[in-house]
This record gives sequence, structure tokens and C-alpha cells, in this order.
Amino acid sequence: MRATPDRIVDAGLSLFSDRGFRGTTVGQLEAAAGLTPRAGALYKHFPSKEAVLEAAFERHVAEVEALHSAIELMPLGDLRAELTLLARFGMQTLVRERALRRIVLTEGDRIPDLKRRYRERIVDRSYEEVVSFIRQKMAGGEFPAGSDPEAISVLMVGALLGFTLEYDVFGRHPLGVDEDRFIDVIVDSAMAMSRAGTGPRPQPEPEGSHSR
Amino acid sequence: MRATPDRIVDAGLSLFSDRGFRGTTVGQLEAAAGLTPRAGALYKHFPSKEAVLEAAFERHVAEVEALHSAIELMPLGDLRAELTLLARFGMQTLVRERALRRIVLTEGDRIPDLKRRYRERIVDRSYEEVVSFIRQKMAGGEFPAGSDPEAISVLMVGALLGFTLEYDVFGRHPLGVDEDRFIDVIVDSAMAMSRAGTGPRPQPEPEGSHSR
Amino acid sequence: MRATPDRIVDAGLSLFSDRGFRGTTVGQLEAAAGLTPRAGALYKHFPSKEAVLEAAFERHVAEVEALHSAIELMPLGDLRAELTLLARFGMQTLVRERALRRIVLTEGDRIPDLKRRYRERIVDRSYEEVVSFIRQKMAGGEFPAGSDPEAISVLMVGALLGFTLEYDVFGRHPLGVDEDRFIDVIVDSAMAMSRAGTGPRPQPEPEGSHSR
Amino acid sequence: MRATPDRIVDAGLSLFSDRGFRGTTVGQLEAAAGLTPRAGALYKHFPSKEAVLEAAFERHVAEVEALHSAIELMPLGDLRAELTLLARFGMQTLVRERALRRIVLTEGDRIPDLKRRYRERIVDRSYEEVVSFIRQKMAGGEFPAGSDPEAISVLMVGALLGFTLEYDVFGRHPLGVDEDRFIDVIVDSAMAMSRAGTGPRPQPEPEGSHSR
DNA sequence: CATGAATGAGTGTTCATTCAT
DNA sequence: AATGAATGAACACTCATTCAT
Repeated sequence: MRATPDRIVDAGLSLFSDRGFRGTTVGQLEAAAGLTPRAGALYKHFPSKEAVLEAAFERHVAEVEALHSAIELMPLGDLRAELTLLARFGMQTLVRERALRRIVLTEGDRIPDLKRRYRERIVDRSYEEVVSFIRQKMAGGEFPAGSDPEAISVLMVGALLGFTLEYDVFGRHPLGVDEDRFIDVIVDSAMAMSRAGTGPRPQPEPEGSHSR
Repeated sequence: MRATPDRIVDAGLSLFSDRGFRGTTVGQLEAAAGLTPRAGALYKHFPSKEAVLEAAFERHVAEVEALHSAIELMPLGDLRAELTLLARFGMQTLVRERALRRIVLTEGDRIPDLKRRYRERIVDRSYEEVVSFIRQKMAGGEFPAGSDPEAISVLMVGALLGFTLEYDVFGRHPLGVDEDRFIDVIVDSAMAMSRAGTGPRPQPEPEGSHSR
Repeated sequence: MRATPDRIVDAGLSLFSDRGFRGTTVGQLEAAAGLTPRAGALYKHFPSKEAVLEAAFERHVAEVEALHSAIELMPLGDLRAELTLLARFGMQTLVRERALRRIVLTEGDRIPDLKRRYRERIVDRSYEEVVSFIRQKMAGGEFPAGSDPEAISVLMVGALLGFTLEYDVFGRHPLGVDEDRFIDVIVDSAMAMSRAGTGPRPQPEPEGSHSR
Repeated sequence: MRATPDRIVDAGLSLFSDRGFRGTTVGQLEAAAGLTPRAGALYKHFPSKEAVLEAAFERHVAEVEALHSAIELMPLGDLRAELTLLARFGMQTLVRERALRRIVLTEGDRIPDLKRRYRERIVDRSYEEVVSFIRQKMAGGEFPAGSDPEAISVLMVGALLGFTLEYDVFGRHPLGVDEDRFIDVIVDSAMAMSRAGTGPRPQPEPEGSHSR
């Protein structure tokens, strides 16, 4: 079995994300960590409930941060393929971040430091990854000179965030548009704004599965 | 002065949205409504704290709902102009909805009914407005036949939501992209995916800072 | 019935003095004040347990202080009679102060402010009353010129304090010497040090029970 | 290094006396004894926290008791000198007893046995030593026949106790009267009540430092 | 209608004590 | 003998809610 502090942090991440910080009692944390509830055993490992939040948050931020550091957009020689990869990676990260996002949303005002750390180490980095990709493609002539790379990045990241959040909150995809279809449309829209989009569109294959 | 129940509902909307349901005490509601705090006067008007949330939520949902019903996309004869109007309206609604969104985000799991009502009466309606607009334009030949109108709607609404949320949570626009620039890019992307986008692009002015 | 805050303060004075601050629980205070124990009703009237101590302490200090201010040593024209009166008054005050003394003894280190207030407003004043009495008598020639009025005062007050404390703590008078006998000896010793003491002693009545 | 139980007892004596029994945690005792705090190692040596108090108390009582047994009032042939010696010894013992006295004061009600032992083995013995001294001097004709030796003893011991306590609690001597001056006055008062006091006073040496 | 007082069910936290290693 | 982990019983304090006035 994992060590007790780890189990407490696991419990914290999931409970805080599900019920919020206030909504989670120390007894629930203990129970979820396999300790006797309301016995105070948590305090052998953490000085306070807030410290559990801290630790859980930090661990998760570090994990997601590592994910970002690991990513290396390999050049595939094909803009559409690269955009798809980028979008898929973004979606995946957002799914992973779910607990973090909920905690920031719920407790961000009470503990602004969480908000700051999440923004600096996760959110800002995401935008920068996308914007640097777009800029590089602009330099390579794949996006027209007048493009607004920041705005395009904000559009793409925002759309991914909005889509993910919708699913998080309501448990279903809006208008029945699933992940694949959403990735397609986000890539389509980027392609359409690229140099490629100015010529004839990439030919919707007449029988196309979903990218109709 | 407004009637006491109204003042309590006002207080509820703002306090619940700022501090969450659990984070708001009955005493704070009373104080904010001009009653003696912790004296229990609230219970003369509402049977419970939850009933205040109910009432506050319902009132706000009804307001935003009315907004949606009032909208009537007048045909401007120009796709870009119409898209811009649509985007601006969506943004505006999302800003208005802020308190609702925060309450659903924070308390949606505890009181699933709130979530359902918000989704059915606000969120779904937004998607349907956009998708019906796109479908209509497809019928009019302004979008290519192979387009995925649902996906395009989800992209647009999701992007607006993501952008707004970012501002709500962090108090600043990502990458410094302000609302106007964001509306531009969202419209650009839709235009690019439209029939218009398949031909030559709408004139990137050679020197344009960021094609607004 | 007295008002609730008053009843709480009464309870506090007696419980704190009997069991110490730490040794007294809020539930006990509530119970002793006629409230449901462990129901938190105390917090309607005081912000914290410590605030009850504060209030109880302050009220009692003020009472004893008033006692000191009220005293007016009337000249009886007889040194022995005046000394007896002084000693009796001192003893009485010390008995009244019992609760204060115990609180200072028990909690003085944790809350140094209590100590300071007790010292400044009660203790120091006692010493000064006695020393000013002795000085006045020295000026009147009733104490020899070489006397040490401060030391004599410290002796008298200290003796009263020691005697009282003994009774407080052990519930009985040491060596069976009761209050009257003690007052006698304290007066005797002062008289003996006075000018009168240098001549023949004030007539030990040959059959005297114990009064000297 | 001393054995662990001894170190625990040392820690107990000082901590209990400084913070009281309730105010001292087992963890603090362990830490002060060089053990890992809150690890429960204390229970290898003592069955409970109370047992530590017991042991610490008993050890200290025995020490002070030994002091009393050791004393042997040697006849100096001079009443004043003997009284001074007695007073100095009493003062010294009281200073040594400080921790005991504080523990009895603080915990005496909770654990009446402590009180009883302290009284029987320390306090009563002190009174008896003094009273036997005075009686002996009365028998030798140095105190007048009508004297009340018990009362005189209570006066002297009480005065010493009061003086010492004042210093313990407030950290300063009342009215600036230091130990020497206090011993002088206590001896003066006893001398004044003695046969010697009935004649002319012992002549304040014209240049006397403080025995004025 | 509003207020002050009271209540009971929690909540975070502390701590003496036990136990397996 | 010492440690780390766990337990259960408190405790101060909060808060939604009720009730008499």
C-alpha cells in the first residue's frame, strides 16, 4: 500500500476537487486515506487541512508541468497533422488538469496563491506553446503575414477549455459533438485561417466519417 | 428601499457567487440585506438558506433567459457583420451570466437541479441559437455543404466561454488579447471556414497590425 | 434572574479560580450560567473563552479597587487600635481577592497582562496604603526615627498574604493560629517596633488566653 | 548523560512548574528529555503523565525534606544572630521549593495528595522548626512569658512566604525592599517582641546601611 | 416584522495513550 | 529501549435554525 501521506494527498486531490475545500472534512480525508475518521491521524502527517490542499495542489501542478516540459512538437512536415497533434495534446492535458481546474475555480478566491501558481506554471505555458507554434509557422510562410498569432492561440486554447469545461460540468458533450469532431473543427478552423485556407478547401472526402 | 426579500436575493446572488454557498453565512446575508446579522430575520422570508439560493438563481436565470428570447438576429446582408453581432451578443450574455456560472461551478454537484436548469434554459439555448444561425447560412450557400454546423457552433461558443472564464478567474485577458481582438479572430475563423474562406481571403491589409 | 453575560462572568470567576483557565471548559461555563452545555450559547455574549476571563477579571479588580478607594483610615487616637483596624481591613481584602489571586497565580504567566493589572491596581496600592500609614506615624513620633517603613509594610502585608494563602491552599490555619490570634501578633509586632515597644510592654495580662 | 527516567523527571519538574500540569504535553516532556517528541517513548518509563508528576514531586519533596533534616540550629549565644540564621535558612528553603509550591498551587486541587504530602513533609515541618525554636527561647527566658509562640512562628513563616511569593509572581521585590532588608525587619520584629525588645531598642548604629 | 437568545449538530485541531516494529 | 503510526476522547468555536417577545 502507498504511504499514508501519499494516500492523504490522493484523497485530498479527489475530494477537494469533487466537493471543494470547505466541503471536504478532515474526517472524510482520513476515511478516504484508510484511516479512522475523525481520529486526527491526518495531523501526524500534515499540520492542517490547508497543508493537504497545498501538497495535493503542488504535486498535481508539478505532474502537469512535467507533461508540458516533456512535450516536443516533432515536425511532421504537414501543418494539419501537426495542428491535430497539438490539439490532441492540449485536450489531454486539460483532461488531466481537471482536478486542478476545479480547485482553482472553487478555492481560487480564498487562496489566491493557488490561482497564481496554476496560471504561471500551467495556463500561461499552454498559451505560449501554441503561440510559439503559430509564430513559427508564420515565419515558415504557412500562415499569412497579417495573422494575429496571439489571438489565434487564445481562440484555440479557449475553445479547448470551454469544450472540456462543458463536459466536466454537465457530463456530456454539447450538441453531441464528441472529442474527435471537436478536434477536427478546431484544426479545420486553424487550417482555414492558414495560407492553405486561402486556396480551395482540402476537399471534404465525399464519404468522410465525421469531418463532413 | 426595495422589499426585504428582494434585498436578500440580491445579497444572495452576489455573496453566493463570490464566496460560494457554504462560504456564505446566513448572518452575512442578513447583514448585506440590511438586517441585523445573526438574528435570524431571514427566516421570516425564506424557509432556509438553500431557498435563498433557489430564489436568487431562479431570478437570474429568468433574466438571462429573457435576454435570449429578446434577441432577434436581424439579417444585415453581410455574413461577417452578422457573425460579429452574434459573437458580441454571446460575449455580453456570458458576462451577465457570471454569477450564475460561478454558482453552478461551485454548487452544481451539491444541488444538481441548479445545473440542469442552467443547462436547459441558458446553455443549450445558446448553442441552438448559433447552430440555427449556421444552418441557415449553410442553406443560403454561405457555408460549404460539407460543413459541420454543430461542431462550428461548439467551437464558437466554447471559445467565448473559455475566453470569458479566463478573465473571470484570473482577472486578465490571456496573452494580452482583449475582447475586440478576440471577437475578430473568432469571426475570422468562422469566415475562413465559410464559402468566403475558400476563395481569396478577405484582404489581409499588407501592413495590418492584427487584421481587425 | 441576572442577565446572561453577568451569569457567565460569575461562573467564570468561580470556575477559573477553582480549576484554572485551561481546566475550565466552555461547556462548564455555559452549564454554570444556566445554559445548555456545549451548545455554544456563550459565544452570543463573548467572543471567546479568554474574553470571559478578561471580563471576570476586570470586574473583580474593579470591585476590589473600589474597596481600596473607599477605605479611609480614621484616626482613632490610639496606635494599637489603628493598626488593628488596618490589619483587619487588609485581611478582609485579601479574603475577597481570593479568586483574583488564584487566577493570577495560575494564569499569570500565560496572560501577563492580568498580572500587571492585578499588581498595579491592587497589590501596589496595598503596600502604599500601609507604608503611608507608617510614615505618618513616624512623623508623629510614634515610630522611632531609625525605622524602615517600607520594610515594616512589606512585613505586614507579606505576613497577611502568607497567612491567607496558607488558609486558601490547605483549608486550615497553620499551627491552629486563627485569624484573631494572627491579627494580634501582627499588631503586637508592629507595636513592639514602635516607640511604645521600646518602653515596658503593654501589660501582658497575667491570665491572658492567647492574645499575645 | 543521566538515565532517561531521570531526565524525564527533570523535565517534568521544570515544565510542570512553569506551565502547569495541563499546560505541559507529553510531547514537550519527551522533547525536553531528549526523546523524539510525540513518539510515546515516555510510556516505556512511566505509566502516565501523572506518574511523571508524582515522581518529580516526590523527588523534590525528598530533597527539600532532606534539607530540613540536615539543619541543626547551632546555638550562637546571641538571639539576634540565631534569628537571622533561622530567617535566612527559611528564605533559602522557600526559594528552593519554588517549583513545588507552584505545582501545589496549580494542581493541588486536582490531586489533593500532592497538597497533603507537601504540607505534612515540608510546610508543617517549617512551622514546627520555628515554633520549637521560639519555645526553647521562651524557656530560656529570652521571650516574655505571655508570648504566643505559635502566632509568632506563623507571623515569621507567613511573612517569608508572602515575600517570596511576591517575588516569584511579579519578579520584583515589593516597595523595593530587598532580601537583606526584609530579613532585617523580620528579625527586628521578633527581637522587639522578645524580652530584649522591652528594654531600649538595640541602637540603630548611626551609620547603619539598611538596618535603619 | 424584526430582534435577541438559545440550541444542536458539526468542524478543525490537540493530546494522552497504545501498539507493532 | 525507542520510534512512527494510529486511535478515541476531548475542546474551542461556528453556524443554520427555532422561538419568545
